[in-house]
Amino acid sequence: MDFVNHLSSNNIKPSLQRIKIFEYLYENRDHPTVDTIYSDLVASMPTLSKTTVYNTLKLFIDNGITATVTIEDNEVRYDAIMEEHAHFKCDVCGNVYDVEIDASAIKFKKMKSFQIEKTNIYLKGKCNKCLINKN
Amino acid sequence: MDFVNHLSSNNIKPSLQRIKIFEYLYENRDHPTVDTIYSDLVASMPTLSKTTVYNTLKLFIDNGITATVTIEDNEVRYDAIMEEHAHFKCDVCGNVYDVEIDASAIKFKKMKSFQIEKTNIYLKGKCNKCLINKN
DNA sequence: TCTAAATTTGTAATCATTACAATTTTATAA
DNA sequence: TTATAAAATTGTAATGATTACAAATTTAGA
Repeated sequence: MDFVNHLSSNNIKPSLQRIKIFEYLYENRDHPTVDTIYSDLVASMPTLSKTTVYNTLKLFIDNGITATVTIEDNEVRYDAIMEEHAHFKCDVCGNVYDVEIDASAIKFKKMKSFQIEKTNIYLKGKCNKCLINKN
Repeated sequence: MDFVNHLSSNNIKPSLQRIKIFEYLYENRDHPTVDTIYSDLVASMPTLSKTTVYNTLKLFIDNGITATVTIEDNEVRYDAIMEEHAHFKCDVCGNVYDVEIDASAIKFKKMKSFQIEKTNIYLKGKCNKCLINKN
């Protein structure tokens, strides 16, 4: 993945901060929060500001290369994978997993006259690891 | 719908505030926010506190008679309809509609070992009215 | 190099939610 | 009925995430 080109081709000028933030999102696919992104990146970029993280993520979202994941009411997570997929959060370990899905197969009743532009599917339960480890 | 009995049978002592808040939720199926609930109810209950609305909704959720609808990152809405359904938000008029769905028909790949306990489906797009009214 | 525009940064403001203690109401027993 | 304890409600203050905004820095072009 050529991050510089990916940003440029989506009308985002590839500054160092933007490259690093996108790279982080793309490589850490655990749907991090703003705090996590900031905490992890500030180690290698001491002057980084949390405001920049907020600004940059908003820019990414407006330009369609990042999406929010709001599987819990009280935390917004971010995701650089734009291919259609659902999210599963384990209520034991708290991890958020990507789930492959064919959303076009979903049958919505009485919705013929509505124009669906975006579908978000959030699942909760227990993941494989936590089911095995339970006492 | 016998609200008093509904609360009682779910281990919630039916105080006036609780009855009124649940009644409001049940009859106003537009998935109101805390502010809307409070603003509308305080007219007929002048001593109502917003803290009570928060406390009561949390109590309802803990006892399984209310669910949150977080179709937008920045607003939590509430819903007293617990039967399985999806939510559709029109990005023109902002209304949130209930959508019938058979979630059991969704095929999740590579999820055999995960135990799904809850499914939330959020749709966005343009509703019938706004499609007709567009200039 | 100079200048303007864009980007980043830090601080202050905002707003939803929660914590908490005081007050009020309800339930129970004497 | 009255006294007492428990539960519920309330108002205020605290918290924490996000946004607004202006200053500082960096970048790009002449």
